[in-house]
Amino acid sequence: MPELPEVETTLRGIAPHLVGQLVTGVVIRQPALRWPVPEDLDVLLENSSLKRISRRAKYLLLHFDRGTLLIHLGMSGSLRILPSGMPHGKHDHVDIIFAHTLLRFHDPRRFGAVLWADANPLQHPLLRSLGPEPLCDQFNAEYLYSKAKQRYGPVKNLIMNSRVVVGVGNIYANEALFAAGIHPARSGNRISRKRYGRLVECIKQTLTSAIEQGGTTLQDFQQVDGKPGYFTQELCVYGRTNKPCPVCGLPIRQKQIGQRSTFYCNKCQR
DNA sequence: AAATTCTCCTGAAGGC
DNA sequence: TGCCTTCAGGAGAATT
Repeated sequence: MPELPEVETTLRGIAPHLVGQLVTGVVIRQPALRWPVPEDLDVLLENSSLKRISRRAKYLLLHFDRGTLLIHLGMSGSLRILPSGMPHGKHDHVDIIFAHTLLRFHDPRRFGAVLWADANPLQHPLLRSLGPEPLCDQFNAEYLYSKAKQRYGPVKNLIMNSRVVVGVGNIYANEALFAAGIHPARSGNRISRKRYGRLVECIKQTLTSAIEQGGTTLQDFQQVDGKPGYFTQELCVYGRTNKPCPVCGLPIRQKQIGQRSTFYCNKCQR
């Protein structure tokens, strides 16, 4: 399930193969993704060259001559670099065909999106009101503390709210809160500035480490070359219900917070 | 305005 | 073996 590290891993995997290349064709086999894939994608992209690829939150931005292709991997989406002419399989919904290679969007659960933005893509409705990137300087203790003061509710929901900070999904929210020793259900407005400083550092560290490991593979995530992500081996709490806490040995607990499975150590996290 | 619930979808896993 | 149920989950939309 792609979170920020998986999207960043994907970006780094595909960019060297595609930047500077010319699009020769587009195939849409299944347009019914989260939003309909634009029917005229072929007209928009053909004979256009890919200038660069960037990332905003969990969106990939493929910058072309005439606009930007936005790709979101949703829950189960992935991008693969393949030789042109490679036969497609089930759930291979969109192909962007380049002169020398093929970019294939695969997404069994179809929560992902392939969209077009012609003007400034950062002003696209889906990107416009996003909070800061977690790895930038703007995301710091003072910022998070100020956001927390304004609201009531579990701190886990706060850090998973994309208006507050982007890219922290369920896996890394659980892991960062464990690393920071903060109980996920603790109300965000009852945490000190100092502890927010620690949480910010833990979020940055967790994400950075996961990017270095090529992301986390739970069921279906693969890097562009087909390898799994190796951060899975470093998960302390996520998916480890009733297994011993790596610090104190007590069983990891699981409960629902904000409709999401939450994993924590009741002793180490307060 | 913010918090909660609903929704999209398929595959894996568990129960019988 | 197979059918049925449950769960997982990003994040916008709808609802409270």
